[in-house]
Formats: sequence, structure tokens, C-alpha cells
Amino acid sequence: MDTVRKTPTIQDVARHAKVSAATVSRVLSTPEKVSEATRERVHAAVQETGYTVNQAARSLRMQKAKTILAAMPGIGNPFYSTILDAVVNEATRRGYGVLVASRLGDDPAAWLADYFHSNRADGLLVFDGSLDTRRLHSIAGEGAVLPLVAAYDELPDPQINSVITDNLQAAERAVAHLYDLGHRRIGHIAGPSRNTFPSERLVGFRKALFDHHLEIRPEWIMQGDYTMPSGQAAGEAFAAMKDRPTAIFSANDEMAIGFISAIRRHGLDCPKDFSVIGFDDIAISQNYAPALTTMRQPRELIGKIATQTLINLLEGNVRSSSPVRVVLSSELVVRESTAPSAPAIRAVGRH
Amino acid sequence: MDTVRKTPTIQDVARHAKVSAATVSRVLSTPEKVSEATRERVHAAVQETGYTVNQAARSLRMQKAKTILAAMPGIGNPFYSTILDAVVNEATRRGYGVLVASRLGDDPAAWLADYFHSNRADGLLVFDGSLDTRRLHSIAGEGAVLPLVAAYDELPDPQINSVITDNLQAAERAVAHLYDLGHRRIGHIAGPSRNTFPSERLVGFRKALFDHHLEIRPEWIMQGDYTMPSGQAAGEAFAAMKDRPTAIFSANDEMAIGFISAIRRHGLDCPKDFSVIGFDDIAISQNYAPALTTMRQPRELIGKIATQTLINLLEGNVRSSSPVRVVLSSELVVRESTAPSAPAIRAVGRH
DNA sequence: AAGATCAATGCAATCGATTGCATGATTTTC
DNA sequence: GAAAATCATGCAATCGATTGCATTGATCTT
Repeated sequence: MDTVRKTPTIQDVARHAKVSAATVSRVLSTPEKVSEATRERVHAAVQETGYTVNQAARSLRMQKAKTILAAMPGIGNPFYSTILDAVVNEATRRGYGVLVASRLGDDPAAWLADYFHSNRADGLLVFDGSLDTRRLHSIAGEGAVLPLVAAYDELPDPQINSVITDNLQAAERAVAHLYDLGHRRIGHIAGPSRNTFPSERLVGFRKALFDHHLEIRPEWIMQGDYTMPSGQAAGEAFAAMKDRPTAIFSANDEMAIGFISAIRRHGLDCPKDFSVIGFDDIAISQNYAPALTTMRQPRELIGKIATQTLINLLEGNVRSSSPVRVVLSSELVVRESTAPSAPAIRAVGRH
Repeated sequence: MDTVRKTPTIQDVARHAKVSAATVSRVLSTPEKVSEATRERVHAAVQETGYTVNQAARSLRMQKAKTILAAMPGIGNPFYSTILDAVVNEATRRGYGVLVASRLGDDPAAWLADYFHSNRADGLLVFDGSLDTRRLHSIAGEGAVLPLVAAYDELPDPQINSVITDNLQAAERAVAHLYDLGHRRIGHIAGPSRNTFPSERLVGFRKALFDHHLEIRPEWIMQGDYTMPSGQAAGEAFAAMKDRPTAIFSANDEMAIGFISAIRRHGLDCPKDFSVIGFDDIAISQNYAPALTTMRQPRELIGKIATQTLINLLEGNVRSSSPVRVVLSSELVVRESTAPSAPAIRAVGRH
């Protein structure tokens, strides 16, 4: 047994195979340029020594890190962590490492751009809608273009590559589901708006009500911020109403769950007294009581496709100069939290 | 405006400040070795050029990547993603990057060890209990010691550094809580056992029952695997019992939630008909209906301390040769899913 | 005042992998 | 059969930062 064995370098392999380091390198990256015989000797030597390429050296020489950076608003959020999972899987499959950045300091854009200047990452996946991508680009350098793919809800700067879901249509689909169940008095728990623009799901909600000739009552549109407590707050507001909607479309599942549990404390039951449809289909939704009807976002797909897009970009497989835009569609998942509206049932009973 | 400006190197800074690259390097790492005047010139030049050290070059020269690797069983799991969040924050604060690895391929240990051979990461945080740390060590190299800190529940190999929680005592505390509420018929939903060893929480459960002179009924110990569906399965088993316990201690919150929602379908109510206490205090627990009583694990702390421990190790701040072991304690959080047992209430009523 | 000491800085080697160019060997072509 | 084309391989420069050693000039010692 050797005493102090350091990790083998390409030189060690070369020595074992009795060739030059250059040849070893070629065997590993462009095997067709090397004769069969030497190729085998080198492979054997690689086995013997247990050689692995030193990424630091390769990065330095090649000016690329084979690593992508994922910027998330909060990894703790189950919605994003599922996406991250998909990102890691896909990146690993393609031979890339995944660095995770959390928002830190007062200039996150500068902080992220630093990863590129310092040659730690080649590309960036942005899942954080609050990040200023324009600023990011400008910091990244005048000459160079920072390869980045954004994947978050509100449609960002149309100039950048993005993977998003069809929020508008999905919101309409959600309302249509409630309508089909006989609901005519429908409220909404909205997500936070970005830069004075109303969120797409709210817009879709409005459009759907309009299309179905339903009244849009401002007091039935409650403002939330995608967290459970804000859903609970909406629930309290709902409970305090004299004249309540019979169904609620929540802009995400967490608020829907907060809403339902707050309301339950007031002796109201979902779906008996009111229906709720959420958005996202997070893990808990199917096991919540009542199991939540929701618009499922293909989170794994978002992560996977965003990663593929970025890596294709990095490897120059994409020649088009216009930004890549992928829109994925959400899927209605009907569970227990939505039911025919009480009046509709009564109507049936009277018949 | 320059046309094609590449990212500046230390040479560029040197030229600007009219010193050698060596001096620039010294200003950045050992400022006290440089005279006040030059120091200022160099700092100015750094500002002007917008220089950032090239990590690839530094890694190559220093033989360290300033990056740690986090191995998670599944990032999608909300329990782990909270930990990861803390890891990223702490690592960033200390100037380290965080690479995330998912389990891939048929030899995860080899896969992870590769990150070290290839000089991509300096240390490893293991949150995945199913990883064979012995094998990892042996692969990592005969001579070198792979710096690693494990943070997962079942006490691993006592030789390795670890950050864990006091599962045994916490389990006893959970049972004590049920006992104090008057419950005498207590069941358990167990997590999967590792290598034929029963899980610590199960051991703690048994010990607590024994200490309280309660009967341990094997049919009241249901086997789960930490997932919601397995909790639901336990719920079905519970519903089918002729003679049921009045309280359940679940080895984690997800199973507890699955359990409660399954049982609710059978017309039984928590906490009226039975009490449930969980373990972990994941985000959903406080908003579930009923809000879940649980043993809270300090997840942020686990992530933070594990990271600190690892980085201290890497930077040689730890001189002790014996492994570092940190045990954090869990905290009982009483909410709505546990209530005085029905017999106890009746007894009070009769009085 | 001459040698010793010290502080500040530069020189050049080094980390490990990649690749353009040169070289020598072999095969093809007319 | 000689020139040309083709192939396999090695040489050496390169990527950017760090650091031991050498050099220079200034200050100190006796």
C-alpha cells in the first residue's frame, strides 16, 4: 500500500501509458485522433491510476467551468425545491455541476455577476422574479453576453430566454371549472403584483369572469403574497364578509390551504360551504384535507427544460439570435376542495 | 466605450497600478506585507478595472476550490430544502460556494468522491443517510482524509463528524406529552429502519412506554417510510383495527398528516377521536387542519452548524483529532392535533 | 562608516490540462 | 519510385494566481 498517494494527474497517466500528456488528453476528448493501440494503453493507465481530470485546471485553460448557477428566491420554498431537484438531475446528466446562490447582500445582481467574472459558473438560471435581469446583464459586461434563462411566473423582459407557464389560460381554466360546477359568485386571492403590473393570474381571473358575464366585485379580490399566513388573513377577511362568494380561486396552493384552515375555525366547511381551487399542485395539496383541486404546474419540466435550454445555449447548439421562449401548460387536477355550488344543488333538489 | 473587453486579470490590475502581479496578489491576500502607498494604488486599480479573482486559477494553484458539496436524498423534500437554505446562507457568508449533488447512477459514493478528485469541492455535507460513508472514505483516497460532516438522523459511524438531533429524548418527550394528556393507549408510525437497526425514534417510543408502564402492542406500531402515502396507509390500518389506540406518535410530520387525512375519510376526527403528534415541524404543520402538535427540529440550525463545522475543518481551525459531534435538541410544539384523551375527559365529567 | 538587518517589491516557477504547430512515419498517387 | 498526402504523436506555450527566493534601497548597530 502506498503511503501518501496524491490524486493522479494527467502526467501520471502519461507516464503509465508511456505517451505524452497531450496524447492522454486527446484520448479523453477526441479519441478518433489517436490510434487504437495507444487508446487502449491510455485507457488502461487511466483505470490503473484512477485518474480524474482536474476541473480547476481544465476550467482555467478552457475558460469555462462546466457549472451553472441557480438563483432562487428561497430554497426552503417547496415549489422551488422541486424545480431545483430537476435542475440538478438534468445538469448532472449533462456533465454540469450546479451551484446554488441565495439572495445575499444589498446588490444581488452584482453578487451573481461575480460568479461569472470569477469563472465559477458559465450560465445562470434565474428562478427569482425579483432579480433585476437588466442590471444583471449590464454588470455582466459590456462585451460579453451573460448566458441566462429565467423561469418564473410573471413574464419578464421579453429579451431574455425564458421558460414559463401559461398563467393566463390556466387562470381562465380554473375559473371555468368553478363556473361549470355552478358557481356564479367567485372570489380571488391574488399574488403580489410586480412593478405595478397586476399578476397574470389575476388578469386571467378577471378575463374569465368577464367572459362568463359574471360580476367582478373588488371586495372579493383579496391581496396575498403567496404565503400561508396571507391565505389565512384572506380567510379571516372572507369570514367577516356579510355577502360571500361561493367559490375562491387562489393564486397558489399555499394561500389556498391557509385560507381553508382559517375559515374552518369559523365553522365553515370546504367544500360544503364554499369551493376553493389553488394553483401549483405542491406536494401537500393532494394529502390536505380536503384534497385540493388545483392547476398543476409542471415543475419538474420547468426545471428540466430551463436547464436544457441553458446548456444548449452554453454549448452553442442554439444559433438563433432571438431569445428562446418556452411556454408550458398547466393541468387542471380535480380533487375534493371544489364541489357543485350550494344553490346549484338546491336547484337540483327542487326540480 | 471599449469594443471587446474581456474580464480583467491580475496582470491588468498590475499594469494599471504599475506594480508586478505578485504585489497585487499580496495586497489582496496579505496586505500587511505591502506599503501603504502601493496598497492604495492597487486598490484604486482594482476599482478601475473591476477586477475579480479568477477562481479557476486560484483553485488550481491553491489546490482548493472554496466550494462545498451538499448531498441530499431529495431536494424536493421540504425538510431538506430548509436545511439547504441555511447551508447556502452560511457558506456564502464564509466565502464558499455550494454545489448540490443529487443521487445519480449506481455508485453514488464514487460519484461524490469524484468531486474531490476533480478538485471541484473541498468538503462534503451529507444529509443523505443512505450513503455509505465508509465506502466514501475509502474511495476518497488512502492517504487523504475527505473532510465531511454528516447531518441526518440515525446516528452514523461514530468515527465521522456529525450534527444530529436528540431523537431518543425527543421521542420520549413526545410520548410524555401524550401521557400527560391522559392517553394510555399509544401507537406509533415508525420510519424505515436502517441496516436492521430500529430507528431511534422507535427506540425512544418503546423506552417511554416502558418507563410509563404502558403496554407495548406490536400491532399498534405501524411501519412507514417517511412519506405521506405511507402515513395514509397507516391510517387505513388504524381504521381497520377493532381495538384502537387513542393517540399516535408519528416519526415525522408528513406521515402524521397522511395519517390524519386518511382517517378523516373514515369519519374519525383528530383531535376529538384520537390525538396525533408528529416530528420535524415542517412548514405545513402549523397551517394544517388541525394544526399539528410536533417535535420541532431546528433545521436551520442543523444546516448552519453543519456548514460551520465543515468550513472550520477545512480551514484547519479544528485541531482535535477526534470527530466533532454536535447534538441539537428538539422542542415540543403543542398545537391542535393533541387533546386530552376521551376517557380522561369523561373522568373529569363524572367527578 | 562599514556591515548587518529589514522592509518592499520583482522574478520566475508552479498548479494541471489543452491545443497549434512541428516532426517523423506511413500510405497514396501518378 | 519519388513527391505528396495522411496519420499519430510530441513539444511547448498558454490559461491566471500564488509564493519562495532574490534584489534593492533604506535604516540600524556599534
